[in-house]
Amino acid sequence: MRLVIAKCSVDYAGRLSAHLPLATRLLMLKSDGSILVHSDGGSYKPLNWMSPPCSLSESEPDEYQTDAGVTALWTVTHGKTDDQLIVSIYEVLHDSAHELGIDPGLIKDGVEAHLQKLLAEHIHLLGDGHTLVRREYMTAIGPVDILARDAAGGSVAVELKRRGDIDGVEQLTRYLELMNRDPHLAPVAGVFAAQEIKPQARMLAEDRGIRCLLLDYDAMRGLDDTQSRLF
Amino acid sequence: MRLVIAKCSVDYAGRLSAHLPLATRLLMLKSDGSILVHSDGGSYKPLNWMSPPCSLSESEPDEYQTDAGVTALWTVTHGKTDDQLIVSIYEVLHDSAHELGIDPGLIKDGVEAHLQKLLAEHIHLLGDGHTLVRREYMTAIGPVDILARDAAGGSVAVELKRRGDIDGVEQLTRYLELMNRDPHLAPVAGVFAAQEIKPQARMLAEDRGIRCLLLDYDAMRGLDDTQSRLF
DNA sequence: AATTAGATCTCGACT
DNA sequence: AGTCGAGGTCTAATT
Repeated sequence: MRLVIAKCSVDYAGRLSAHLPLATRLLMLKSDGSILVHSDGGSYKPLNWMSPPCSLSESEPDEYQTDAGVTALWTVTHGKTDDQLIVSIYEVLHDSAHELGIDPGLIKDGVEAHLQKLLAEHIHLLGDGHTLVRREYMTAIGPVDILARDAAGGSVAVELKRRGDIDGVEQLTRYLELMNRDPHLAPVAGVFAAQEIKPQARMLAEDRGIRCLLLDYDAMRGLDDTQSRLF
Repeated sequence: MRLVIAKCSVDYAGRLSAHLPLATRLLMLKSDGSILVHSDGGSYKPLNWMSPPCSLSESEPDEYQTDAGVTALWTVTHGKTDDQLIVSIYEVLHDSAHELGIDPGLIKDGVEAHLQKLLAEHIHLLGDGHTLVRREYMTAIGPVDILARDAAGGSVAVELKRRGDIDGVEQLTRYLELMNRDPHLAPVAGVFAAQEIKPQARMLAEDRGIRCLLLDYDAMRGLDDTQSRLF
């Protein structure tokens, strides 16, 4: 990655035409040939950019441009579309190159896994008097997300989804059919819990006597201690 | 703006939890307190970031972190939400600060203006034998985008929009009513031209005898010479 | 100020 | 490979 701080103007011609007047900016040149033009503010979106695949070529300014103070021209052309980004360099204030290597990439904690952990820790969200039996309760056809007992001692099987869709209801239905054949567990009530439940899924669930539970992820995170999840 | 190349790991806790394993990355610290974490690839979106308003504070790593090789901790907290971004610095490979000043900002050429220019230059898109009378043809109630003549010599008034909506049709209707009272122009045919025409607008236009013309912006740009618009 | 719709969207998941 | 949906979206225009 090459970092250049320069007084420059930028012209882009692609799906739209855009122009950046002369100012001091950061030019970030990534090793795949792409370029980002950043100012010292705004959010993460650059003022202008060219996405890979693309290639950069440097050329001499013509006489008119030289007279205007341009010392170099960078032309970045996109590989597939014929989009062009032209950076007119007036003065380079900083120029450094760095070897970064490929990035291992972002690890997003699965929201479903997190929801399961939070709901298990705050099992009362299922209703007063509920107690946790265990997470990932194993059955012959796969693990049930959460198995609990209600105040009366009856079994409760919970299927957790970030977005509650038809197939989540079908999945829970299969578990319930199986578990209700087990005399140690039966009768087993079903709870379909999700951050968002599609109307069709809610219809199907309620038609089958499965309770729907909307989870407020933000509120549940609030129950948790923020710091504890950082390290 | 401060640019730091460092071996670091990053933890974010906000609407989601995310973690970046130890690697060498660019940390861009903007003067408004915001921070972007970039790798040497991908497109313009950073691996991780914190948007303004936010503030950065540096702290000492604890004993366990020191043993793991952490030399500094940067904690960036958002002003309104309680989102947190924690950068664990292991080794700083580059560190430089630069004064950029405020940016004059991007100038986007209006698409409608561009469409008007392109359609005027390629007036045959209205139909064979059409000739341009003029752009921004002035009437008592405002300028008509394009006035042309068809092969038979009849007047054609064109209303241009990026997205064709009901009110665009209403606008053109008012022009047509007025212009058709002018014996030098009448009869005046109407053309409603847009990149995208809403079904309701199309219905209304056709009901009033106004022809709808879908414009392919990309194709029209292709008719133009790309280079000519850059300088 | 709040809402809405578009984006040179980007990014991942699924078909 | 294309398509679809969501985003820590961001951004500008409109109500």
